[in-house]
Amino acid sequence: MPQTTMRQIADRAGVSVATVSYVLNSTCNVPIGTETRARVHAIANELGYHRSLLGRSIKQPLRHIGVAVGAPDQTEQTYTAELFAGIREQTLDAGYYPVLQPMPHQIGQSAGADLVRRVGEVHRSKLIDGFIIDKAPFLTAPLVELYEQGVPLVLVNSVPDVRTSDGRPVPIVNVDNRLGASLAAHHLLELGHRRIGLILPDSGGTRLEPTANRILDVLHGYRDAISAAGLPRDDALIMQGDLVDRACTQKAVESMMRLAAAPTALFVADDAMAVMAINALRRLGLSVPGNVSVIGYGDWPIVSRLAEPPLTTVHTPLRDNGRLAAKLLIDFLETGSVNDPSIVIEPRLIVRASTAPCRAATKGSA
Amino acid sequence: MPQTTMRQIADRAGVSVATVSYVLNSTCNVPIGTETRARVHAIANELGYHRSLLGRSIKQPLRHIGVAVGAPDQTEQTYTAELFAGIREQTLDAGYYPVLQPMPHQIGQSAGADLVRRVGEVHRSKLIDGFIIDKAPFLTAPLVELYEQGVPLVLVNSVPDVRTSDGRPVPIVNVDNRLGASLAAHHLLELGHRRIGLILPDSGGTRLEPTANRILDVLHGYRDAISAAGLPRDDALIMQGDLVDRACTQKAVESMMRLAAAPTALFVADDAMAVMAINALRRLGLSVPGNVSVIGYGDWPIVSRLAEPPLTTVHTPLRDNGRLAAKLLIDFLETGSVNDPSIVIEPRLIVRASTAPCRAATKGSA
DNA sequence: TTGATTCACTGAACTAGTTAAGCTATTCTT
DNA sequence: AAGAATAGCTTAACTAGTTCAGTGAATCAA
Repeated sequence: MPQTTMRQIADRAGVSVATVSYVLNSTCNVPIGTETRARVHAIANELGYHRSLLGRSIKQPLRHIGVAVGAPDQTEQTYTAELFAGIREQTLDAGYYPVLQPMPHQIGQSAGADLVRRVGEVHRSKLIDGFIIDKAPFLTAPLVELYEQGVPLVLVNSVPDVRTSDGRPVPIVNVDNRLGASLAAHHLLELGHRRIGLILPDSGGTRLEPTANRILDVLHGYRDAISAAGLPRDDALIMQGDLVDRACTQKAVESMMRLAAAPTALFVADDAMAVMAINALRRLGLSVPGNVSVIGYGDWPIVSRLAEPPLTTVHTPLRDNGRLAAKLLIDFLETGSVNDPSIVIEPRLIVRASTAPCRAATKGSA
Repeated sequence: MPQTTMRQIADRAGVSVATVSYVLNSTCNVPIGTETRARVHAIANELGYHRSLLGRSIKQPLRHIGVAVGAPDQTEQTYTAELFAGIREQTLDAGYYPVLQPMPHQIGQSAGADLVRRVGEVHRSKLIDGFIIDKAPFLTAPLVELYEQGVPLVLVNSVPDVRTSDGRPVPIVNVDNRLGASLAAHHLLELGHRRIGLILPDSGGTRLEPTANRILDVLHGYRDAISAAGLPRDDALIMQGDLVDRACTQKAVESMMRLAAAPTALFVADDAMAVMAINALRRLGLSVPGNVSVIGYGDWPIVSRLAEPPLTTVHTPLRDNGRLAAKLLIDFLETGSVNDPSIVIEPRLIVRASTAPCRAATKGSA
């Protein structure tokens, strides 16, 4: 394929490359004669000219945005898709192009170092202007270092507050999981439930920092709601399941329902685990929401379609999350700074059919 | 951040840029003195030099591979993740870097045109050397045109056989869904089932060509197995569900079980829909696999964890799919051609707990 | 001692588009 | 008609690393 260059057009038209560049960019402050303009356009069309991004990037930014996301386990996939959809909308509208780099940066520190190296490399090479980095575990320190060195980046769903060594805040967009958990618990309390079990996803040894933070936030949100309702704290009602191993979630549900004061409602802090919990309850001969109400977390689209009954859950607006992160980054790229670099996104309660008023409460009041 | 260049190193070391390049690339055929070599290395370390990809790409290819995938509905996400995991392994091992471009190219023709334009642009600009394009609907023609113009690309899970205008085959890696469907049906036949319902995912109006092909392949594979077993063809046992709308799948299951000769087993050609089908059967008071066996298709990881009972299904080795596509592309990039440009991947039966011997058959034989 | 060979390195072309500065004519002002 | 302004275009520097051809000096063979 004969790659057409401006030089070829210039030669044919009998003008300089600069003139061709001015014509094709319709730069107004340099006047070019109507006739020359037409001739250049005609020849460009004839030769099927397409501008080279690489050439343009000598003087101008490429307007590419790197998006680093991890896809370690299955729950993350629908998470990533939603987040990226938001980023896509915002960037394309602003004339930027999002490039996804699915780095397994959540698996360990060595892979994380790969990501940091790669981010530095493509930025120095001017291949990518700025970065959106999702759930950066163990990486806050090296990423802040990059930020201090002038690499524009926005963190997503990482630690709550990140600052440079001289105290400037690093742009970040987080979902308020504490609020989300509190919404879930509050919904169950409003339905009259008084013993509400909490099943958290595993945050075991190798798991990543931001996920652990999310789990802690959920725990705190749950406790906020419980204590706001004037109920005593009961740690027997808090257990950990596992995102991957169904037997683990099942065991957690079974042992919780075996308690003398068994819960009448379960808050399972991940939709996929919530479905496993519903299955486990069914095996125990308990109906949902007849005997036990179940509320999930995340509103993962695929899961809500597979749940029986349809799952009441907490929607985390990941699309907004992506959109705002992209907006923050583009503002930074265009103006060199951002007004409000720390954005918190509020989850919403989605009531479907897996929660119902507490029977015990109805009986008690009757 | 003061971006260090070879010029700076050269100036400090009192040598030319060429010498620095030779030293840092340890090019063997050009001899450089031990002392100069050491000095250049020392200065490079001191200044914290990192090679610019953009500079290098003047003479050398960037070794970037573009991966175009769509993520329109939820089923696709785990599909994409598996595929990309395979591509990642293969490309990184070979020193190439995969860049994901999640284009919504499966939504319509205009978005598809965007993808084709983008592919041409980044290839002309030498930003990306070659492309892996997944399920290119409506796009075969323009993509083949690009291939003829010298853009290295490999298609994945598209139409069975693609050729250029002069008859050369375009590299392609497809999963043999006809075989996969036949495996599923054969498994049920071996368990003694004689009336096997087939529920296909919707291929409605706006759906894409390759998906429609997949559905047809599944249909043919099912019929292959049925007729090989000497059973009559019964189109009442074939229905369409919907990947998104659970009510639709439920209706299909209900009306099928209402037949005078109701099936004793269902082959539901998508795991997510298979879970919906199990829920629908349970609502009808039928147990799985006690009354009705259910086999899925795809072996989507998230779904197999949520199914109750664990789903017997057909595993489509998407990781291999990605790996082989990447291998094909890299071979093409390095040698300029490939030996066997058309690869077919064979699915495997995964037996879990949602299928069991046919009771009717046992009764009949007793 | 001459000629060839090798060592160690340099110069310059290459890629491809952007843009500030400069240079002719021509037109306009007074 | 001199001087200024302006339209219309060109020149050249910019980016940054790769690589071929070439050059000067030292080494070695005859």
